[in-house]
Amino acid sequence: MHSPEHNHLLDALPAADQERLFPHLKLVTLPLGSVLYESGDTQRYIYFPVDSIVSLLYVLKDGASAEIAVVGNDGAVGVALFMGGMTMTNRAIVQSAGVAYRLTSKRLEQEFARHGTLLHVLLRYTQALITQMAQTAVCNRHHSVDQQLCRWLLLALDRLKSNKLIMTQELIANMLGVRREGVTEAAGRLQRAGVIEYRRGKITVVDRERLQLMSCECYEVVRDETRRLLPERPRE
Amino acid sequence: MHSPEHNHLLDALPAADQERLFPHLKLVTLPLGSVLYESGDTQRYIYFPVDSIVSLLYVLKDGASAEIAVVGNDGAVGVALFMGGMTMTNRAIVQSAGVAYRLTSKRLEQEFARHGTLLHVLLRYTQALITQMAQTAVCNRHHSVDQQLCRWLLLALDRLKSNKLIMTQELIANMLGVRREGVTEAAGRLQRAGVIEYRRGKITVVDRERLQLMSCECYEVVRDETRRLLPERPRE
DNA sequence: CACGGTCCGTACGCCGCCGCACGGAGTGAG
DNA sequence: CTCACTCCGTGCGGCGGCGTACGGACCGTG
Repeated sequence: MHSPEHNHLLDALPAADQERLFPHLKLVTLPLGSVLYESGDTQRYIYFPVDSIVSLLYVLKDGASAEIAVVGNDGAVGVALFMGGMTMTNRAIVQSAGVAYRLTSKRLEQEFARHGTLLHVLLRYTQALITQMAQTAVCNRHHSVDQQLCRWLLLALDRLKSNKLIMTQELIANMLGVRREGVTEAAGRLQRAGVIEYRRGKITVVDRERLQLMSCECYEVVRDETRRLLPERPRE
Repeated sequence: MHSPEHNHLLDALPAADQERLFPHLKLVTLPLGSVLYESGDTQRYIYFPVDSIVSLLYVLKDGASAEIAVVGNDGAVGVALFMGGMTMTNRAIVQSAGVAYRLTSKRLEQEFARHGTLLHVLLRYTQALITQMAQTAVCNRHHSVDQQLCRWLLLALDRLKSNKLIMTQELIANMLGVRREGVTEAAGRLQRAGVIEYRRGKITVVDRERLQLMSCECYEVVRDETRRLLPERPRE
């Protein structure tokens, strides 16, 4: 059914590392909306999503929020564990339900101390994460809600098997850090343009190519840089 | 005159590491506006600023830009070298002239392979950098130009000895990713409020406390998190 | 001292997004 | 089937920041 190799980072490890590490991975289900860690929490696990998607969400004191990165089977949640900080100033919340493999911080530490491939893979992934955050920052500054909605849909789509996602406009608004009505209008335009269809929390992308054309450059930059840093192993 | 220990990261190393490393550091002067690396460039050095300040600037295809992080004697420029990516998607530009110590990528690699304190210090600093980028992203989304100008001035001030900075409103606008006129108006308000004084590219902060009050929470969050991750060694 | 260039002040129209409010449509539970 | 609730559509006033334009003030240089 599920296998650790469905996560790209775990898949990138040499066989010897996999044999040593995989027995310690625990498969957990991540229900929609569950919080993997809160700002300032000491994190206990690192998560390697398989078919789930996790948002790194920053919540301001007044309750306003903005997504700073999104993690799927291309990455891992909990980089603070090996960076040395143990906590982060953001929240990790499940955006799309699914499963993930998790590793205890202790076991991760041991594996890290070996200075093997896992370290290098995780560091490269962290750089990809940095790229995504930087791009989010500049995108928040310069691009319209319409463009950002396209970008966001593409990011989600790449991390799912299907072209359907379960997500209300209200939640998307929280992620993008804009009003719900703004998302309604942007999504309405996309629907009228025949790019997506949606209905009460279910969005279907029907014309991915045009979605990409209507998006800002930010999506492609992040995607290309992630591929550069972590090329997918060709599946035999 | 200058010493590597004026950079907090280098200062945090144990004596043995310093003795091994410091002979390989080269003191270089960084003139205002010089570019340490460009987006996509293979970086040759890692820089440890002493009294200079370097901006990590993202430049969009259409020329619009936004600062994603600022580095002074609290950090290092060129984290991609040890993250494994070798290049980044942004530009590193000198925002305040001064000097820095630099290390060749090769020497850094050798030092990194020892898995000593430098590795841990740089990883912790990278996490602080991530925090700063995340905060920048959410700040770009939710806070006014006035607040962001305050935050930006405080970030610069913390990395300088004096309360004066050489910086035109035009350049600040590039950093914040807003119009020059927007900065003019925000700075005018600050001047009328008696918080700063400025005149043709020279800004003097006269009431730092009030500047902090008028800033958004983003400044303090980043400052506190950086202190948590990299506490300054008490100078004997 | 005059001149050219940089830097800053101000003004105007415009647009995108915000905040608020309300209503309708779809959905699930009883 | 009905009711309560969630989710989405729409409208309106307001504002903050954008683009543009112009002019004045302050230098540094010759």
